[in-house]
Amino acid sequence: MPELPEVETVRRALEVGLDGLRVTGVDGRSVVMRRPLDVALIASKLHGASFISARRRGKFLLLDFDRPGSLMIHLGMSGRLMLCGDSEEKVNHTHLVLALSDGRELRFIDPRRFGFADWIEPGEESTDSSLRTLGIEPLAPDLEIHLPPLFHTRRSPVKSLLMDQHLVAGVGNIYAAEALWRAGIRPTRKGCLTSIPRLRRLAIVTRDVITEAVAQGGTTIRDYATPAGDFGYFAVKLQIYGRQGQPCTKCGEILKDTRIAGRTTVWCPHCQR
DNA sequence: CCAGTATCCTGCAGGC
DNA sequence: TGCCTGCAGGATACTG
Repeated sequence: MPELPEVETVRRALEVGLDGLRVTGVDGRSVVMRRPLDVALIASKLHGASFISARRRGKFLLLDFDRPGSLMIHLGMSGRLMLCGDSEEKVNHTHLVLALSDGRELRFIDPRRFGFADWIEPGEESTDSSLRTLGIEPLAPDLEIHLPPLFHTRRSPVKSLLMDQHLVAGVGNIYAAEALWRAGIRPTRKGCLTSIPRLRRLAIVTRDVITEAVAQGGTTIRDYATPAGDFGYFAVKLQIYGRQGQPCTKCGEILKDTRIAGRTTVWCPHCQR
């Protein structure tokens, strides 16, 4: 569920919430997730470690401590991080708990287990199969230089390309739909049949949408919340996602939906060509 | 290499 | 009320 703006909001919350804290204990049950969760390994690496910073690459979080290596976290579809008192009752599917020196806990919760928490050695950041192959950040100032040639040589629908983490790292189903609507491009249009100027336009509005969403703290549809429990307020600005059957806010035409690469895709038949 | 589909998993809404 | 189906902010293994 979380796309770049949600992950970035979580990252910022962790930078503040974990500032000056030390890990006093690690608890959880090793369970099969996207990657196997090895609680014992994480415990051996993090016990007594002081938090330094939180980084983000695409939808991946990297937490750094005062020792070599990083805790790498992906939230998948239903993953959440929660910063709360240690007496607060644990919700179902709490997989990993870091006890902190101020008496609070950082908890990793993920009912569907499409996410993961994994320990990355310093050298592995450039070799890890997920991190190594990530594409360009959508917030990059030169996105409109790199995206058009990348998309123009592919036969897939533009929406699939926009959501391909190996091309652009961080755009998911919500923001892909919003960006394509703003760019006036039909999501099913093949990359190779989209002109370079239109792809340049797509790059610019993609960065705009992501920037605005970050400023609003992301989008809460169902259960997304920051570690402190705050919601994202970009949902009120969504023009396309989840609005199939309702009128387009630009032209009044009824928005349609279809499936692209197994994902529900909403678009305006009049505005998007 | 490229493009498209199946699959992992739980929860919840809607239809009957 | 219960049972069934399909769908949900994602990534990747596999197929042709």
